[in-house]
Amino acid sequence: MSKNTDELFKNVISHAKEYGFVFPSSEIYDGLSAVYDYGQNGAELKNNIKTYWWKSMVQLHDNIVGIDSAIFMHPKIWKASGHVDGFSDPMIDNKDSQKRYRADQLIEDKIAALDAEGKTDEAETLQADMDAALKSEDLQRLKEIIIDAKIVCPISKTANWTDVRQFNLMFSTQMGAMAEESSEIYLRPETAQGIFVNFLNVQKSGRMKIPFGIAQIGKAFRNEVIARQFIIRMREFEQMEMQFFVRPGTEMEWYKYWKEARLKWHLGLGTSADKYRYHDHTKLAHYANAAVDIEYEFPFGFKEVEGIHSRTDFDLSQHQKFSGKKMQYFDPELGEDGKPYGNYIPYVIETSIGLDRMFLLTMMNAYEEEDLSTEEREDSRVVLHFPPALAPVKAAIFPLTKKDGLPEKAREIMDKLKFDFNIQYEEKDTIGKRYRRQDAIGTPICITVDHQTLEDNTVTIRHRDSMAQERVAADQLEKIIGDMVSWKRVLSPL
RNA sequence: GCGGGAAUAGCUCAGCUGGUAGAGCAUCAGUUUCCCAAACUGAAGGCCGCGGGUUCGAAUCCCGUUUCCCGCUCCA
Repeated sequence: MSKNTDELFKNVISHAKEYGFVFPSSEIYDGLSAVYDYGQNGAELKNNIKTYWWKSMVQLHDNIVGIDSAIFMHPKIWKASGHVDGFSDPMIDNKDSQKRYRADQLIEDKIAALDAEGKTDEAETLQADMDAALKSEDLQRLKEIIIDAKIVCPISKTANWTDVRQFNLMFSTQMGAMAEESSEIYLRPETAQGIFVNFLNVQKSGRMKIPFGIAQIGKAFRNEVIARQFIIRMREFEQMEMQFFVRPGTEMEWYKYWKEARLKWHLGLGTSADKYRYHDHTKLAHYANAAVDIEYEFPFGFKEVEGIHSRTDFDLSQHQKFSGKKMQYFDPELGEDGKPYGNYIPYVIETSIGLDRMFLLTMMNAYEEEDLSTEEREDSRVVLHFPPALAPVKAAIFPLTKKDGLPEKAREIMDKLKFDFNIQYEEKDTIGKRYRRQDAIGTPICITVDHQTLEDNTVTIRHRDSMAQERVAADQLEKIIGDMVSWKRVLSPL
């Protein structure tokens, strides 16, 4: 990482805190690792990003609907999805080679080696010891077995091991009134399953016809081993996901469609296209037959912001298997042979975007330290060039001075606008300072009320990006701001 | 998880070989200002991340711990 980009990232983090976008969680208690809170401006920005996504999905597609499913779900769902078994391995690290292994895998290898040497008795004892330890989930015992069996790291050839730790990506908690063995429930590690288990509810109650999509925005939780890089990887994060259900065999054309549509959504915010790239997965997850990431170039390199996955019928099939309920759809449309397609389990194309990463992307992309120095004096400003529709504050209203009835006039104008737009009123400090303060939180325009306003009811609009000013009739403000921040402006090219 | 670095006012940081905690900007009150971070006066703001140790005395030295950053690692 070069010094400049490193610096830039740090400056954005400082700026985010100083101007009320993002705070470390529980800061007065020293913080909580990889958990962050959104402040007064951050909450507005985040909501606006959500709105842009929601409208582009649900409002613009008459075959996509949105739901809001619970964070708590039946524990069996995570068995069906593969999250329980796939992420509860006992892991151990070698301190010398700094490599991590599955503890049971290491012992299995040793057993195989012993067998190969003809020491079948030792192998059997070891196997029995390991099985007992795994069954009782005795991690300390597992380590002892590794030490006693003189198992060494294949790379460093040493037995300098850490303790065995259970890695489980899911947070668990207790729910009171359930049967003994089911009382442990998980905080969802992804929002997708809430959509799959409601597939039939939505399809039937909404009379949805394939192809159709279900969208959802919500929190998900992952107990990451290491969570770092500010809000790039957090333990509690928010996803915006859409599962698109299609007829089997058509999934690749829809995959292609969403791959393009999603990048278009990103570029719709005016971000330069060379900051983005696709990254095709060569190693596919067990459920997918195609997967691509949309990556954005952060100061520390390209990072995944959104994933588009062709999930086949894996999830619905699994839920059919585990729940015993038929997850099929009857397709009455006629195929080439003149017969209806009939019953089948739909295939799924998923688009899944990390809202927090999208938030950081928007901040990084908007942030500029602008040099305004002239020959007479040095000057600079920090400005956030948000697309107006995303800006936390849409306009600020300033009386030029605190006297002569200007504050009253400014308030009067604000009272007309505040129902439709998030407007700030400020009368403290010189006009220049107030402009710069609004630049720092990305307010697209500032409206100044001066003495002339009292005479002819015109005001000055000062634009954030160009710093240029223009004089307009106060009556025009509602329309001017409305046009500027309108969703139509960003959504219609999609 | 391993290794390296850091933590002092809201922000950016200074504080040397231990000796009473500082600056700039920001904040608040006022005076003066009438369109781009103006000036002046005043005020507030700190368990020097936290805990222990060494010392007559610790922001400073030592140990532990928490949090953050970087590299590796991990990442359905």
